Amino acid sequence: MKKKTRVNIYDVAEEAGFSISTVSRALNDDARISAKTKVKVKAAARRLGFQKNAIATSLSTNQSKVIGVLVSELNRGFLSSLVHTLEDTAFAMGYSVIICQTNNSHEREKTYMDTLIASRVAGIIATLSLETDSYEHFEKAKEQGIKVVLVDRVSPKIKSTTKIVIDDYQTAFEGTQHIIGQGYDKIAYVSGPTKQLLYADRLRGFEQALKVAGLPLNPEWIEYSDDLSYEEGTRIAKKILSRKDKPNAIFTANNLAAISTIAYARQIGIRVPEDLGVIGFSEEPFSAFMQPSVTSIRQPSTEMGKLAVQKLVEEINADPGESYIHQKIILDTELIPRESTNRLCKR
Amino acid sequence: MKKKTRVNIYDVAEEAGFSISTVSRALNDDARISAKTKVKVKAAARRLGFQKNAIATSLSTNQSKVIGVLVSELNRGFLSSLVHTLEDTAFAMGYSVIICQTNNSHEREKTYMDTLIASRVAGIIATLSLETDSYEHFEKAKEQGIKVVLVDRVSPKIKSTTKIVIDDYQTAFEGTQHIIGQGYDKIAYVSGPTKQLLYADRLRGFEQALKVAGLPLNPEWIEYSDDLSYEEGTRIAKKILSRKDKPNAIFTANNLAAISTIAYARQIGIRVPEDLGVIGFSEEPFSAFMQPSVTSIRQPSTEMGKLAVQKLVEEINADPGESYIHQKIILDTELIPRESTNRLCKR
DNA sequence: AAAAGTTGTACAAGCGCTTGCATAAGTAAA
DNA sequence: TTTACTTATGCAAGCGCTTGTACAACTTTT
Repeated sequence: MKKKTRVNIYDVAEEAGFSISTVSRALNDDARISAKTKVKVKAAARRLGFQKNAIATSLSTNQSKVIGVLVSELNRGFLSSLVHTLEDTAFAMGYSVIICQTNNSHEREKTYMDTLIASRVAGIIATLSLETDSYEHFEKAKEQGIKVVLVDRVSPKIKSTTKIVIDDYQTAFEGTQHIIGQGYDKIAYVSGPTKQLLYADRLRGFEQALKVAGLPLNPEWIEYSDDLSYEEGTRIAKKILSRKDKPNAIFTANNLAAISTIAYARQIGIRVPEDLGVIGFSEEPFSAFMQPSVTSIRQPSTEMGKLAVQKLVEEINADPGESYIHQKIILDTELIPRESTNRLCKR
Repeated sequence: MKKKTRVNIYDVAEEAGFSISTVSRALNDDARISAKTKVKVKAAARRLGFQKNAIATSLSTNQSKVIGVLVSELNRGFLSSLVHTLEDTAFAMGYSVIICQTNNSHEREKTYMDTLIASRVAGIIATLSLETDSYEHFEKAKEQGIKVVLVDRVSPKIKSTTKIVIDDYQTAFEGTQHIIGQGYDKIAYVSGPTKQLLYADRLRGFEQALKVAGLPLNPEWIEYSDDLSYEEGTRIAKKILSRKDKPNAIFTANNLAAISTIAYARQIGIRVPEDLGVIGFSEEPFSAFMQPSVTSIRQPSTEMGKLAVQKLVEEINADPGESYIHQKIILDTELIPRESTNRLCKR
C-alpha cells in the first residue's frame, strides 16, 4: 500500500520522546505545552528535517492559507501590477496565491471557480472577466464558505461582497477638466464598450465635464472600440482626425489607444501637445517614457491590491458569529500631467 | 468537535446506495465499476452538488495538481509574459499555479521553497533571483520528490534539472553584428552585473563580435550597472556620451536602459538613429511604441513558458523506475530591427 | 455439475495532522 | 495528609479521500 515518503510528526514524536499530539501542539506553540518540551520537540523536528504537511493540516482544520486570484490576463500593465501587490501582501500575511487567468472567458471563470472551491481556498479575489454576465458561480463559492473580494471590474448584481473600485465617473470628469484647463476646447473621446459599467461611467464623466464647462458635445467626436488595442487606437485616430471639423484634444479610455493616437498624429504632421492634446486612462509602464510622455490617469493598483488582501483576510478571520459588514471602497485616482497635454507652460 | 461542512462522498454513497469506495472509483472512472453504477453515482453526486475535496485527494494520493512558480517580480515585461504563458499552459494540462515572487531576495526564495514543499506541490518552475548564490533549497525540494525546471536565469551548480534558456552569448553576438551591419563602428556596451552568468555571456558575445569585425574594443565604452533601471540608463548614457571619444552606437543589456539612453541622447541634441544607434536586450511591451521605436532582442517568453510546463509535467509523470533525462534546452531569440538602429534605409 | 475465471462491490486501513477529553503529575490550599 | 486546583501530556477519533484485498454473484470452461 502507500508508503510514507517524508518525515512526519510520528517520526518527530519518536525522536523527541513525546506523543504526536504533544508534538503537534508544541510545533503550533500551543499554550498548554511547557517551554522545555517545545524546545525539545522543535530540536527533534530540526534534526529530522521535518516539514509540516500543509495538506494534512488543511484537511484536518478544514481551512487553508491560500487565496485564489481570478484575473483576466497577467500581461497588462494594471493587472500585472495589481497581482504583483496582491501576491506581495498575501505573502506578508502568511498566505499563498493561486493565479487563475480567465482570458476574459466566462466559461473559464466558472471552471476555475470550481477548481478553487475544490482546493478549499480560504478566499478569492476577483476581477470580473469582460464576458461575465451571470454570477451564480460567485454565489456558489460563498455558499461553500469561501470569502470573496471584487476588485476594479465589479457588478452590482453580486451582493454581500467587499468591492474595491475607483470612481470612473469622477475620474473621467476630472481628466476632462484637466484638458479643458490646458486650453483645449474641442475634445474627442475614445470609449471602450459601454455595456461594461466602467466604460459607461467614464463616458458619462466626460460628457458631464463638457457640459459643466459649456463646451460643445459633438457626437462625431465620440468613438467606440471593443478592445482599445494599439491598432484600434490608430484606426480611430485616423477617423477622428480626418474630419473637416477636427478636435484639438482626444481623451482615450485606456493608455494604449492614447499612445497610438499620438503616434498617428505625429506621423501626419500634427504636433502633440501644441495642435492636439492627448490624455489616456490607466497608466501603463511606458506612459512616462514616450516622446512626448503621455498624460494619464493612474489607477491605484498598489493600494487596491493591498486593501483587497487585507479586507479578504479580515473577513476570513472574522468571528463567524456576528455578521461581517461588506464595504464598497472607492479609491482616489491620480491624474499625472505630462507633456502630451502640456500646452500652457512649455519647458 | 469538527463538523463536516460540505457534501462528501459518504453523502453521495448514501444517496446512490453504494459504498464510498464504489463511489470514489465511479467518480474516478475506474474500470472495475460498471457503467450503470457510474451513471447512478454521478447522478447522485450532481443532485447533491458534490464537489470533490482536492485536499483530501491530495493527502491520500500524496500528490497534487499544483505547480509552484518562483519568479523575481511580476511587473516586468518578460516575466509577466512568461508567467502568463506558464499559467495558461498549466491550466490546459490540468494544473493550478501558485505564484511566488522572490523580489530578488535569496531569503524569500528559501522561505517560499519551504512553503512549496509544505504544500506538496507536484513541481516547481523557477527563475533564480539575482541574489541567489547557494542552491541547497533546490536540492531540498528535489530530495522531497518535487520536480524542478529552471528558466532563463539558471546556474550550472544546480544539477540534474531541466533548464530552459536562450544563448546569451550568441544573441549578443548577433545583436552586435546587426549594429555593425548598419554602419556603426564605435560601439559602447552597458552591462548588468557580470557575476550573473547571463550578463557575463552577453558581454562576451558583444566583445567577440567586435573582435571578429576587427573593430576596436574601447574599455571606456563598457559600463556596468547593478539594476539597469531607467535612471541608471540615463546616468550611464550621460557618462558615455560626455567622453571626448564618443561612440556612435550603444548596446544595452536590457531594454529599459536603451529607452533612457535614447531619451537622454535626444535631450542633448544627439539624433537617434542618425548620430547614435541604440539596441537593447529583452523586448518590453513599449519597445515598439517609442519614438523612435527601439531595436531589441525578443526572448521567446511564450515558448519558454510552454516548454517549461510541458517538461515539468513530463517529468512528474515519468516512470519513477527509469531515470529521467534532464535536458538543457536553448531557444532561439529574435532580433527585432526597428528605427533606433535604422541608419541605412531611411523611411 | 464442479472447477475456474470474471465481474462488481464492500471493507477497512491509511495519508498526516488537529483537537476534545481523559488522565497524570505537580502545586497550593485546607 | 487529604482535597482541590493547575498544568502538562497522551489517547483516540476524525477530516475526506484512495486503494489493496476479500468476497459475493455471475459466466465460462472442462
